[in-house]
Amino acid sequence: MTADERRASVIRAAMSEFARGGLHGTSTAAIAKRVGVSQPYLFRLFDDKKALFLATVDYCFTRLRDSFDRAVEGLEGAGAMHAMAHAYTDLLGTEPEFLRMQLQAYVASQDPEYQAPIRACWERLDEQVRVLSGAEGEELTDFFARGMLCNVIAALDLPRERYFSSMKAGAQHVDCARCAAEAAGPPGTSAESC
Amino acid sequence: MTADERRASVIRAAMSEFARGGLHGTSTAAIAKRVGVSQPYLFRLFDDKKALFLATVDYCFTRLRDSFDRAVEGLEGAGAMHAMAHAYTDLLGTEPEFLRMQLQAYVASQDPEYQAPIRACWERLDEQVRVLSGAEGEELTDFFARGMLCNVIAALDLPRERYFSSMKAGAQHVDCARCAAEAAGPPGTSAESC
DNA sequence: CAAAAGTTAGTGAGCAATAACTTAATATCT
DNA sequence: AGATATTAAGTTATTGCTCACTAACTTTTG
Repeated sequence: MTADERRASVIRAAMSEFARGGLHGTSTAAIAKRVGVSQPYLFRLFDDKKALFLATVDYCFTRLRDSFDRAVEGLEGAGAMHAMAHAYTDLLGTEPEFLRMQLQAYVASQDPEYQAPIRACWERLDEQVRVLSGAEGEELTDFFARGMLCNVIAALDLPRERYFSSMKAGAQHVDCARCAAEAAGPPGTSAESC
Repeated sequence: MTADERRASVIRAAMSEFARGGLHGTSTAAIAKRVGVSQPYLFRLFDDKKALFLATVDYCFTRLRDSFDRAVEGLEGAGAMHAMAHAYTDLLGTEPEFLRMQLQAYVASQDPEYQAPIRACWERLDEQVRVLSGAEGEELTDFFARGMLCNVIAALDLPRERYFSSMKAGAQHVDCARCAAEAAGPPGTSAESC
């Protein structure tokens, strides 16, 4: 396995661990064990723990932007915003690690040494959402706000229905077959309809 | 100083430290130093670090609920919701520690040993907001969602104006002198008008 | 004088990071 | 082609440090 391939697999393992324990609550030994490699070897692949953590944060946000890209293919304006919102809430069920990792990034950014690169990740995400959706002002605020609530729901393991499944049909997403189906039929049956 | 008074002052100091470094990124020595007491004495006042952290989380959420109580005095319904929203965003400027500490609580709750008590704090907050405002459904979701966005803004040190100051007058808070003044006059001049 | 408040000194465990060594693959030179 | 030099991938052993927590002792206060 080449060093680059190893680095990639280490980052994936690191996200699972960091998403749970955060920067200071995760040992490099735990990451090494998960990826099946000796602990000191991590320091051949990354300068130090900080570099590994930041690479993991970058990966997390990059994957997130990719998922937005895929979600809006062929859409624009309100439809695009809407598709991204669904893409994000879907992560709650499929890959909550991405949401938990984000929270870990935000708290780590309170250390001055981590702030700049992590803020840069946020700025890129913000910029991409603005470009893909064309939204601004309150609409954008609500998009990010709801996203952050998703993150907290994932961290606290709260029942998502309490804040998200109780959407009234048509109230938020007009002309959306999926929203309508979710409001009408039993929940879960139409998860892939959008 | 009595043990109870010490405990209270330790919790305040602990919040400053935990809000920055989180559960695992904060040493008991740092807390002891801030409060001006020897480090081992903390373990006479609290069983262990876990107990101290959870007491701090509890204090944080209790203070938050108190601030909601004060904000809604004499109000009800939409007016109460509105007042609580202002109370919360105001914390961004005055006491961001409370917002940062919350995020630290959420990430700590991913440890099974911490989840139950921290979730209980969230449930109490949720319940109180429902009772004080009478809101439900999307309105409640948006309230909490925007609150969580505030937390992230505090953690990342983002400019709050990007997501909150650009409220169009009357768009969100109808019949609010403060909202109108903020939209019309220079920002900051009307911060205490509500 | 007795109980409560508080201290100093110490312990064992866990951690990030270094150094030195080993194995496997790849290119180089007769 | 086959022996040899070279680079890349990976390991074991170790170190110095930080940290939560304990035990035993001292000081203050009613």
